[in-house]
Amino acid sequence: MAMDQPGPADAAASRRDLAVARSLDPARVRAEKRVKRFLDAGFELLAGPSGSDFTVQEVVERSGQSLRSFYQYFDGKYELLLALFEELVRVTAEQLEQQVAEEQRAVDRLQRFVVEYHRLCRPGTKTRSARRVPTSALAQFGQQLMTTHPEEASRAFRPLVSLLEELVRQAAAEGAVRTDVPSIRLAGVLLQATMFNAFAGTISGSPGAADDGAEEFWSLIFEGVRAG
Amino acid sequence: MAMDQPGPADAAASRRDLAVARSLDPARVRAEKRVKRFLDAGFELLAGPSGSDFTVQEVVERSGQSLRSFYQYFDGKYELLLALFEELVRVTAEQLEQQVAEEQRAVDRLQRFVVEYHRLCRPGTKTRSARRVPTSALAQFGQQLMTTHPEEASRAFRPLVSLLEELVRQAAAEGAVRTDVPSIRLAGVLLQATMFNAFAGTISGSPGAADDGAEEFWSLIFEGVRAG
DNA sequence: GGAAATTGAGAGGAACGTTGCCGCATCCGG
DNA sequence: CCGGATGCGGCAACGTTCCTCTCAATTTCC
Repeated sequence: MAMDQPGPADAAASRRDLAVARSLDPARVRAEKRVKRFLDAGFELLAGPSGSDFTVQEVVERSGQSLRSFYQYFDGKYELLLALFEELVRVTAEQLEQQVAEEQRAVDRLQRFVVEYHRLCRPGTKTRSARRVPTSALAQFGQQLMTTHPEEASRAFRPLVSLLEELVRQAAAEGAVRTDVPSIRLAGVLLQATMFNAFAGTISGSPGAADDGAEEFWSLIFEGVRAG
Repeated sequence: MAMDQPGPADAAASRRDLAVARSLDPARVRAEKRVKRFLDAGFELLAGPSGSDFTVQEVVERSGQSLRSFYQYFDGKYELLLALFEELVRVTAEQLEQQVAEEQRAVDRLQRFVVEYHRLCRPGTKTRSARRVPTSALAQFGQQLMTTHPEEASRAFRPLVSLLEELVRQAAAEGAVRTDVPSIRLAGVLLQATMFNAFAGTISGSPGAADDGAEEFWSLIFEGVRAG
């Protein structure tokens, strides 16, 4: 499950790899297996009603392992949440990269990214692997992460940011996107606005459960608020 | 503690609506004073490095009162945070309403709202009353609130939403803002995007501490991402 | 087969939110 | 002026949660 990509600039050692790397080669398989069981249990609990407020005891019980093992592989609950966050960002970026590749024009790829990621960030969506994605629960942890440890947050978001920035760059080269703002800034604003847009309905108090409003959101982002 | 509002529209019964009960019981004055001391202590602690992770003990000590009194006026730490959140939204809405009134055209009022609220939501800003506003700390609680208690969150945000929705309506009547999206939805998206835009820099990993990027953000929101 | 590492089970400590108890002060009707 | 009621500070205690530690059993490796 943990695959290393020997890509050029992406040599960021993820938390999961670090946890696994605590054991050496022969025992590495067992260690990976145990770490995976903790991560799976964490994802299941994140999908629950309590969000990220689960107990380490729950993780331990659900993983069928012991507290002793947990603290051997993770420095604490924070490290587990960080590993879950990185893992989720990583698989989300992979999924989006595949979906985006279906589009021909750069603008369409950009729109596809925003729409699909918007849907992922709405609570109650499932991935293609039928595993429920607790994006909204992890968004809360992500926000906490951004305020308390900005550098780690930036590092965790890198896969998504890199992908989106490349899409923005291509769309700009196609002449479809404004170029008076650096593409990295554009990517940051887009990602943030998309990720937290699920809260817009809650803020305004309107349910709007009929459609998810992904296309409407894209229209607002792409064409702006100004009257046509 | 919970009073119903017989008023027409603006009578949102806030958690701290003990105010203006001036000529009533003298005991009420004392109670108000004590509540205010707890709230002030809470605001000071929110401005600290720990954010909303402060201890009720700290609140009690800083307010110079007792634990016994705290639990007489608040059902728990959650209720205190909720009261702080509502209070902050209330005074922010009042402040923005005054600033917005300085502009003549409806579009300028809308821009002024977005730019000023954007600045408020950046960490490290101060209000005109020289009291530090822990908006970023409370944004985290606000997000948690939106996921766990959407109705209470919606109610707490009402002052800001009502003001912004009115500004959008006026700008739409002026023909400056698109009308194919209900103004309440537009207000929700605008408020959310503005409030969390401070995280865009953290996500993209770019410091960007030179300017706060409020005008750039407004440009992106107003004119969109599409190439001119 | 035996040494060494790893794991499971549980005890327990520290921090925090919350409640209960006691004693004192202040208020209030008679 | 007074006696109960309420408010309030100080303090200890309880439950929960995160985390550390010990000890024995098991597995792995040579």
